[in-house]
Amino acid sequence: MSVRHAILALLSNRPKFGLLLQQEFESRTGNVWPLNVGQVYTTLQRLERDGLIEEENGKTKGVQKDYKITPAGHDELIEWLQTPAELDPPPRDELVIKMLVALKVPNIDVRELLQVHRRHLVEVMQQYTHLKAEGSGEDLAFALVVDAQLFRLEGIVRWLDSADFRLKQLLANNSDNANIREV
Amino acid sequence: MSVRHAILALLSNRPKFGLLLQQEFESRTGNVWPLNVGQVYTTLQRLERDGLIEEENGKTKGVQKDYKITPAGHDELIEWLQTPAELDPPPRDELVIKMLVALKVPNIDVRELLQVHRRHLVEVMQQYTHLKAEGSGEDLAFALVVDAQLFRLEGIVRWLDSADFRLKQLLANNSDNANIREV
DNA sequence: ACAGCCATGTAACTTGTTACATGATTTT
DNA sequence: AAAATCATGTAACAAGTTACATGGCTGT
Repeated sequence: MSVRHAILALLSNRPKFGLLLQQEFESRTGNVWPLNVGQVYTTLQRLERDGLIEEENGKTKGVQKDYKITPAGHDELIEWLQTPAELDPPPRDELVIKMLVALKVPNIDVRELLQVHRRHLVEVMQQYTHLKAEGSGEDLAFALVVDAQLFRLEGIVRWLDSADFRLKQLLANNSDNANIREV
Repeated sequence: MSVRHAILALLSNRPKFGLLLQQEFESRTGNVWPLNVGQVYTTLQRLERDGLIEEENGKTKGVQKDYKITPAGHDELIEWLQTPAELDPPPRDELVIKMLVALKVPNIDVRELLQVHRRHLVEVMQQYTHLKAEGSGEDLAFALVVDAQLFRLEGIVRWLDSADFRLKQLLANNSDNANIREV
């Protein structure tokens, strides 16, 4: 629910209209995550339906339709800001699932698959590192987003390495009795 | 699209029915990510609609309804396995968005907010570390999932630290002219 | 007047998700 | 036969997403 709450946050300042919210969302997040304008409008409708925002019938310029946050919306926002996302069942990790189920897929060399993903991740990390070095040192948002990507990707690469190690050991043990294949 | 493709992967082996797929999904992923049975059935319907699986009218026991993967489904599966998720717009990072928009929310101390999340993350990491130490050393899936969580959480903590550093510097500079508040 | 942007809106769709209903089989 | 469990199915919704339609405003 990132978009929904992000819009709420952008409205907490002062009333705003749809197109402006889209532009602010994108610039606020370093222009890394595009946001379709249509989604802004659907989200605004849903937020209004839920009583978290409401139209402001003030002196709106032209056809712009300003929305302002309600007290309920503010409560919701504060709670979202402080609530960690790592709750009871942790978020599903697609790559982990991919590797775990791949162990059941016939004719798949999971260790090779691991390396395919590792190579790609390292490549993407290099691109981000270049971006970071190139400058844009002014843009705090961009710097923070790139940092987050790099830390995240680094963690994934480390996991792939440790998973590869675990698989290597496991397959070494199982090679004794060659008929054991499924892990 | 983890669930959808995971089910495809579990079917690549041999035909299976819904309830079994649910159990296999959960055990395959170390019993960390629960999967509602209902979702299995809806997903099976959608997969069949898309021609990726089909019913097998074989000797099914009782009311069980086996599905088998089609050639198209197999192609789709192989592509999913090899396609990295870090594509063009990278996946939105909710925590990053949270922090970036929080900078615009009135009366929010973002550095304190950072610490709130950091404390929680460290706590969760300790729980996982305990789980890891306690045993379950037999269960490869569980070990891999816990590893992934730990690497991921560690990356987030590092990011929070670097973000805190960046904010500290920024606020120190801005404190010279005290009227600049919005970042 | 017309081209082009500003701005809103909406229909249609996907995946994920849950709660609930229903029937079949097995166990006691 | 009643209770428990196995197994399927479905209605309803959330959030995200896109492509497209529409109308207002601005500059030439």
